[in-house]
Amino acid sequence: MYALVDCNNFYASCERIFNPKMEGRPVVVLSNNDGCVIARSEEAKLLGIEMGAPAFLNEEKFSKNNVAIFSSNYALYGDLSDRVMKTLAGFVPRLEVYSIDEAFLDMHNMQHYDLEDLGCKIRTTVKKNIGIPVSIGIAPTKTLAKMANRYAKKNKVKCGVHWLKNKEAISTVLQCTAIGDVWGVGPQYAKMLQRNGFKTAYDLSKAPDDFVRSKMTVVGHRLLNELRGIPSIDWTFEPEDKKNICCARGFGKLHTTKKDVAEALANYTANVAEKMRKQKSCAKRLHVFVQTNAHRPDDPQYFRSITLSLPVATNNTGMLLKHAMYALDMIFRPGYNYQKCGAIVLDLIPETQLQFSMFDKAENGKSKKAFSVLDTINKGIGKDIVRVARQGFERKFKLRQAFLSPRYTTRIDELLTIKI
DNA sequence: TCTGGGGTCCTAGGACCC
DNA sequence: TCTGGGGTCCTAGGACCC
Repeated sequence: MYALVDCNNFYASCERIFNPKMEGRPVVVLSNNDGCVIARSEEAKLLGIEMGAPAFLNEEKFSKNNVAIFSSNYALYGDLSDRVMKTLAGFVPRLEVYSIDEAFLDMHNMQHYDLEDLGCKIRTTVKKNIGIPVSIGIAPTKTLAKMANRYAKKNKVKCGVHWLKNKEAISTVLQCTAIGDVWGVGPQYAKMLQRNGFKTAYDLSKAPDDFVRSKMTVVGHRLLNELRGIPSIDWTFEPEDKKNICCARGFGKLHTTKKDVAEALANYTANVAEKMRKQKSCAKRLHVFVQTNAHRPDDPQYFRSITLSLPVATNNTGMLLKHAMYALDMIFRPGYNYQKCGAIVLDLIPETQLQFSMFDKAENGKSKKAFSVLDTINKGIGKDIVRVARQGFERKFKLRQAFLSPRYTTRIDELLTIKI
């Protein structure tokens, strides 16, 4: 048995913990640059505020309904997520942290428990210890656990826990899950399946194997087995090293000059370099892109990207900056309003597997040490005070974050103060 | 008219997830 | 004025090799 524990409206719930006045009030959390709605409390959902809705198109709805608005505060959400995961880990021998707000719990060999009771206990403990409400789905496969979880949320079942205990329970949930709401069925597959007469997860579970295999590849076939109760998706108990690392962001305002785009790109590149050093990897390739704002139809549009193969796999900021700037030289064209750029490092390999060609100097030990010191300092201060020159100091590309809450749990100077 | 048969590696693109 | 960011996996097709 697998249990999927999922935090309800996670980012909105995080903001609410430190603002008890928000209880009962609609809460939304916005994406970077305060662009889109990426989390909504139940009250906000009832107002018809859609996931991904542009904030500026909803201003009236926000003000009319006294909606509490927050910029995303990942330092806060990350820390609260860790606390939730630690609490969950106390209940089961093993768990897989699937995303910032979800974990699969290994419920095999737990026959001596009534799993529904156990679920309720988990839920109350997380609520009491951290203040985050969770829903729990329990089933013989990960996909069915996801589905049970969704069912628990949608139908507000007792204690937010739903256990697919037997064939009948599985069949019921399969029948009332629309095809597009199945984990692993996205918009494209949903359309294709509907065209072929499949309406519910139940229909899909009865589909011929070769049909699914040919239309949805081996991934779809795994899904089919999962729906039939045969576990086909492996556990990933230890988070694996990333194979790619990306840093790409829209600018707070449009840029026209290469200098401004270069400054942003330099910072994003430094960011991926630091993340690579953290997992002790080096990149074999670097991908850089620039683009204009596709939502401005009157602006001339431009998108271009380039992938460079690095002469030696590296995680050295200076080396990567050199190549990133070269890449920008190749793809930048003047005369456009640039809205976004990004740096992605690809084909990451462990530092220990570095291969040097006959003519390369080994990665200079001094520079390696310097960057490790830089990483430590920046981590301690909490922002990248120490930079290499190319990153600039103007930071014209910085994000808009008009509604940012304090980092209550990770910064001593942003602790909650209580007046008594 | 007929134009080998395997294999590997790489890349781009498409699907999905949160 | 303002429309997120960060990932994974799979497949088809081309280049290349023997």
